[in-house]
Amino acid sequence: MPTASERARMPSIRDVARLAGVSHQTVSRVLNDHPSIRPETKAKVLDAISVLDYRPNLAARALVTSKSNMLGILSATIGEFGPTSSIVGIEDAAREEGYSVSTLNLPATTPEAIGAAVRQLAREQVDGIVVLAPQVRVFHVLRGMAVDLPFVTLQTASGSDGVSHSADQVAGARAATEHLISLGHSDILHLAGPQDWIEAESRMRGYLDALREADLPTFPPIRGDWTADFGFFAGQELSRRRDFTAVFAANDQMAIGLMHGFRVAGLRVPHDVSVVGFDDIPVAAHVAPSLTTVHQDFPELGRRAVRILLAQIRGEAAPEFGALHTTLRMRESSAAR
Amino acid sequence: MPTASERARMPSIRDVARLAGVSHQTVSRVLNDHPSIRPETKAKVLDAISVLDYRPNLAARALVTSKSNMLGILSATIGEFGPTSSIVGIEDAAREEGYSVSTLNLPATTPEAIGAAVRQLAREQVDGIVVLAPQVRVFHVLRGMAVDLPFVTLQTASGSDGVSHSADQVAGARAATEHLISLGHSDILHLAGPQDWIEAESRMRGYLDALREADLPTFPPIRGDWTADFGFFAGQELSRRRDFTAVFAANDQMAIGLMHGFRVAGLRVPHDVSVVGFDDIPVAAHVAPSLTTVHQDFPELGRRAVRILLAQIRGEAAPEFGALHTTLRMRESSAAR
DNA sequence: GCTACCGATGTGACCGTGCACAAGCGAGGA
DNA sequence: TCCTCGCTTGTGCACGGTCACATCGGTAGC
Repeated sequence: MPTASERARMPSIRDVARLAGVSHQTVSRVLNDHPSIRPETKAKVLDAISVLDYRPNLAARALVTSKSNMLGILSATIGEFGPTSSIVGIEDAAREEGYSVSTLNLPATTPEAIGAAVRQLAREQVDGIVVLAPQVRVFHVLRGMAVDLPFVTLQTASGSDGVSHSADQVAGARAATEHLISLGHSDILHLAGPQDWIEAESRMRGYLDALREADLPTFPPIRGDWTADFGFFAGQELSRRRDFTAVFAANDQMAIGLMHGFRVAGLRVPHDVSVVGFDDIPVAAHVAPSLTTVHQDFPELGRRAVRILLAQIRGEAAPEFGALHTTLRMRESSAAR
Repeated sequence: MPTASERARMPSIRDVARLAGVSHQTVSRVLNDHPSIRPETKAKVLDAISVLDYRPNLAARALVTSKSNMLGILSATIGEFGPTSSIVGIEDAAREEGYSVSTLNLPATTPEAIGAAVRQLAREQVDGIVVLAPQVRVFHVLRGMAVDLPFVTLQTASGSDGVSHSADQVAGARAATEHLISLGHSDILHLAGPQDWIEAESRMRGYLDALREADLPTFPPIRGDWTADFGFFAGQELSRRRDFTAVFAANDQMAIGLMHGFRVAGLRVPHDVSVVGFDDIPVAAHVAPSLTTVHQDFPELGRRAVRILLAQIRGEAAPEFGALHTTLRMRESSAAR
């Protein structure tokens, strides 16, 4: 049984050249699709490559070109359904373009941790970073970093100036709120996400926009932490006050916890209170009552982010995408009052 | 505004050496914690490193050592709660040991796709692979590959011969089934995972073991696909036959869908049927009725897999872990009949 | 027929690091 | 005092690619 140490050296570009009877540079040209190569020369080289089962050494290539063909994913939200789904899209799009993907998940979102994470990715020579840690403060840190690496956040994927929020999130939240209004609700609470999250802000803005437009009273939002557990406690607390008939939660987990809290407190959904969530996680359709929510295409979000990032890396103009539309999925948890 | 091209060359080991007044090799020794370096020399070098803000070029290091200090994650299950949570553990453990992580998710689990994915990771020079695509057939492909790269699957993390199933899964499934038996159920169905998934097989075995031991009848398992949607259809179908009083589902998503199916068909959980799931996803505690399930520590699973893989890479003996225990979380969905 | 140019290929240097080997130096034993 | 040994440091090369430049043969333009 051969151990790793006695394993033969991998064939190099020069081994291929020797077998094909050409220079190593010619092999390199074949590998990089250089235009001026005679077809028969190219065929000889390709033959030798397959005979030797040659595969280019990416480290050597990265060393000389100082491009790694690798993207970094900086994530603070792994485990959540949405971002995780986006990662799939990011990877697919990246691999399609010949990039590999190195993920790094943030233990905390302190400036120090973010800085350390970016430096780590820079060490790994990534060509760009997709940021899935969409706290507002991440921007400040990234902008202020000494290492200037192209980066993109998922929230900018729908265009605009690169720092602003995604219009889709606002539109989706607005649609959710308008749905509640159209059902006759006029006292609608918002269970928001954490303070400095871009998505949380966008969804809250959509909520506020819809209410203001309909001349309805707005309530100070309850700040949650995205978790079902928080929603549960919020539901129990809220059931004490009865000045509302509907709640728009900033994500499905909180919405599901919220319904649980209401249930424990004796409030029935949707009879006493309507609830709408956001994200359309796979179980949203199956909980009791099934959850009205806003569906969005997370993988596509990731794919777009990669395209924008690659354009930035290559110095091309950023691709223009139409707004990624969200769709309202009406289910049992929302009803006319 | 400086563009990427005019950005100054990064400082190299020789720049540091020049500033510190030593040879480049001495700097290299400092970086690699070589034992015989005079403290004052080391201090000089470290000074120069921080002055220049020097960071080692990992590509160059990978080239010369033919070690990338990078692990690959081969995943077919991203988006599922469990594996995704394990990825967090994998990354943490890997970074802790100075390894970075390159993830690759499988579009399909055909032998060709698996082979291509492994070759891709091999190209990227990863030192080892953590496999999160726990189909049985993946083993055959990996074993038969020409590139022999150390690999580990999450299912082997609890020890044994490297191909066998994780004992925890069996024990967890057994505990879930015994829980139902202790509640007085004697006709217990199993909603299993897909055919060639190791976890599906383990959980089914635990179920069968418990029933056989209690001398209770076993039913042919229903083969699902892990999704809540499948659980929903299964629930509707199953409600036609009334020869059972409890169902053990191989994961929480299917269990939640199943309860939905039962609800639609007029069966009440747990009054008419008890349901137990597996995984303890975050919403399991909050659905109605809250779901009795088996909790397991996914991140720890990932961490252990990394330790085993690194031992293999370094040629050390595999660390011995006690079985990772699973705990039954009893909630509302299971009750005495 | 001579020159300029272009397409196809080869030559040598270089990217930043680690390894093998050598060399200098001081201490300790014969 | 001399030799050996161990600690500390330096020198040169190798890793596997790409890039800049040189070379060579053929062809078009005058």
